[in-house]
Amino acid sequence: MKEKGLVNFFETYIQKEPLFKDKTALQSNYTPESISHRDEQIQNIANILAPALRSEKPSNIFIYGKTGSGKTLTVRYTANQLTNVAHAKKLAIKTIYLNCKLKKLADTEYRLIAQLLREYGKEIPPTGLPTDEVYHIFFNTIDKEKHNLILILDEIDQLVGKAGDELLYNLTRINSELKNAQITLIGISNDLVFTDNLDPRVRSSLSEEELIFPPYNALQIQDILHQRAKAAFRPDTLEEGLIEKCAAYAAREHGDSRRALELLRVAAEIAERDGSPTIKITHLDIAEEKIERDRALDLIAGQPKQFQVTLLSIIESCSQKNGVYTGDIYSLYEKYCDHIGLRPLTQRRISDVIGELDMLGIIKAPVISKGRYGRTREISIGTNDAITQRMKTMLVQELGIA
DNA sequence: CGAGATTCATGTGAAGTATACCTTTAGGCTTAA
DNA sequence: AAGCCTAAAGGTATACTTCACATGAATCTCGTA
Repeated sequence: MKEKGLVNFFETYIQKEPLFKDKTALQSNYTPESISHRDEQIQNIANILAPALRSEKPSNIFIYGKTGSGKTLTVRYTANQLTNVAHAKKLAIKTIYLNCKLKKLADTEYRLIAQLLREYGKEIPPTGLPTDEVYHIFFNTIDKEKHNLILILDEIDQLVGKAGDELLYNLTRINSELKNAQITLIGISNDLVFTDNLDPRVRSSLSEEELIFPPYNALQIQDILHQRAKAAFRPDTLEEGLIEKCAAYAAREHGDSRRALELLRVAAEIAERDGSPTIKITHLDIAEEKIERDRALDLIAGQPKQFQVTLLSIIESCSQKNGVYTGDIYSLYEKYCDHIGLRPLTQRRISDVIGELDMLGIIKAPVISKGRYGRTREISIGTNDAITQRMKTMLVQELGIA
C-alpha cells in the first residue's frame, strides 16, 4: 500500500507541469547571452584586454564592486569572448579564473599556484614541495606554452588577507622573467579599502587600470530578473508583482543581483515542492529564511571539529547572557572538550579561531577594551534566533554531546 | 577636579614543535643476458 | 649488470603551542584649585 503511494507520487510528479523550463538560468554560474546594464564596463575591459590579440601585454586591471554587482560575470564574459576570437584566429590566449575565497583551494600562496598548475593538467601535491619549486614549475609551464595568460583572481582581498601580498608581487614581476609568455592580472574585490594595506609596488602594478562596478538599482535588478525568469520558467508561472518584490528585497541589500536570483530560484523550488502552479510572494519569504539558514549550516558543517566546539560554546554562552568574552568561551570550550574527549587547543589558538569565525560572518567578535577590566573580544551571534537554534541542534548532534 | 599612572584580560607577533606529506638516494632484491 | 622496489634521509607547508610583549580605556592616585 505504502509502495503504491510512492509510485503514485512519482507518477504525478512526472505529470505535473514543472515550473522550470531551464533552471540553470538562475544559477550563479550561468552566463547569459547578453549582459544588461554593464555595457560600459564590458567595453572598458575589452579595450584594456584587446592588445592581447596583438600579442602585446594588456594592463593589469583591478575591479571593485559590491557583491552581486556583476563583476565576476562581466569579466568572465568578456574574457570568454576574447578567447573565442583568439581561438578562431589561432592566437594563444588562455584565461584562468580562480576564486580565492574557496577554502583549501586557493587561500595560500602555495595552494594558489598549485591550483593554477592544475589548470594546466599538472598534479601538485597538497604539501611537501618547496614553494620556490612550485613557482619554478609554474614558470616553465607557462613559458613553454608561449601564450598570453589572463589570470582572473576573484575575491582577491581574501587571498591577501590570509596569504599576504608577496604572491601578488611575485606574479606582477613574473613577466620580466618570462621570455615567451605574458601574464595579465585581473583582480576582483568587493573591498576597496584593502588596496590601502597593499605594498605600494603591488598596488601600482595591479591597478594599472581601475574599474568600479556600481551596484544595480532596483529597476535594473527587475530587468535582470525578468530576463532570467523568461529563460528559466514556463510562461505564467510567476505571481503578479513577484519580481518586483524580489528586486526590492535585493535592493535593500545594496543591489545584490546574485542574491535576488538565488531568492527567485529557491522560491521556485519551494513552490514546486508545494505543488503550487505559480510562484507566490509567500514563497519568497520562506525562501529568504531558507537561504540564510542553509548558508550558515553549510558553512559550519564544513568546519573542523575544533571550530564547531568553539562555535557551540559561543552559542551556548550567548543564549545565557549577553556580554560574552573570550575567557568565558574558553572555559566552556574546555568543558566541552573534556566531555567529548577532545584535546583542547590553547587559548591563543582559540582566539584565532574566534577571529576566523568572525571573518566567516557566523559571529561578531570585535575587540573592545573594558578599561580597568582588560581588553577582549565582545562576542555575539551574527544570525537570527531561529537559525542559531538550528545550528545548535546540528552541532550538538554532530559532536555527540548529550 | 583633572592629569597622569596603573591595571586587567587578553590581543598579537615571533619563534618553535608536531604532523603529514613530498622527493631523493642508497641499498637490496630480481631479472635477463 | 641493469632495472625495480623499499626504506631511510632530508625537505616543506600547515596547524598548533609557547613565550613574551602590546593594548587601551576604566579606575586609581595624587597634586592642585
